Amino acid sequence: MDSETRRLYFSFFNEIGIIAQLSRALMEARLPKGLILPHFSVLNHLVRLGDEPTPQRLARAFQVPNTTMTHTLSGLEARGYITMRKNPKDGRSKCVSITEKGRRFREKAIASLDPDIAVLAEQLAAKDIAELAERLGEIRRVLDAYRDKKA
Amino acid sequence: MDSETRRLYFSFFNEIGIIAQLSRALMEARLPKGLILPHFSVLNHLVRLGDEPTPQRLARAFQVPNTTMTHTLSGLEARGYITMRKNPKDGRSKCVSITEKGRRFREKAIASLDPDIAVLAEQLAAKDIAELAERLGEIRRVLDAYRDKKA
DNA sequence: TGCAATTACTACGATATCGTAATATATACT
DNA sequence: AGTATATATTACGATATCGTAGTAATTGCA
Repeated sequence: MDSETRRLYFSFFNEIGIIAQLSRALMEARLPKGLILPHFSVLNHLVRLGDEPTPQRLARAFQVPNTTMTHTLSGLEARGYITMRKNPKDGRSKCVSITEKGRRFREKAIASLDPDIAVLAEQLAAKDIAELAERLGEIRRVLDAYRDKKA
Repeated sequence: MDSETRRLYFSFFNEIGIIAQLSRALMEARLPKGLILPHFSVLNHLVRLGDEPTPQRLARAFQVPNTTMTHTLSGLEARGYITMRKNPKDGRSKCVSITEKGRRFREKAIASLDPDIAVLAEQLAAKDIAELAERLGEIRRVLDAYRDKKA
């Protein structure tokens, strides 16, 4: 492996990491105290999914250990944004569902980001972002497949 | 703000976040127990910088609170990968420098990633990665400027 | 059916991350 | 010089993340 190749892939993932951190900070600055990105992300996932996944499925979707997801869910449940019931199909697991309160919270959180998006949209053309999102999606799928292969 | 615009920027940052998480996991799987990505990142930064920055400068470079950087540096110092001395120019601060042991560790860590990079390189053309890294760099700079403006 | 292996969840302990505040030094202004 | 303000670091406490292991239920197979 030549050092130029290393440098190239390194710098790519480095940029990814920095952008992830900056955008996360932007998001969390808009969330109420005590709630962080994973809380919001789970609510967002539940709405887009329109289903009642198990904690396990959520943990896999977000690439975090089960214990981390348990912790995140307990925070959401304590605030009344989700409810959990026993899985009628499998006594070992649970079903997670978003509440009305949770939906309202998500709507508000998304709307609160509008000022940030508006400013960024002035400098980052929607067309470019769309194309990048598409290409990043392909890379994400390659990484996902690679992870599964190793698991 | 129309919902399509929201959805677009959301999905972009979502892809970024997922890739960051997957690539971080790949990296940490190669690091020895007790060391995580921030440890490596600081060493890498020190080598590329070729300088002796203060903890403060490092915290800013990585977008983490000073307290987090203090903690990370203490881990690196305990392992003998960095040393810290009083800043001769400013009695309030310190100078962080990488040790020979730290350099060797970084070299080894980078080399240990070669198998992963090799596999990914088969599916992610270097040319595409280079172009994406370039465009992500521009976006990172926009986000950076936006953060500074708000601070 | 009975038992071994697997799977889902979570309690627990260790480390990471972060906010608040204390301490020490530096800078600015009079 | 003297004082107020600002900055750099870090101790401390709270929450997040993660690995290990325990418990309960399911699955697979004899």
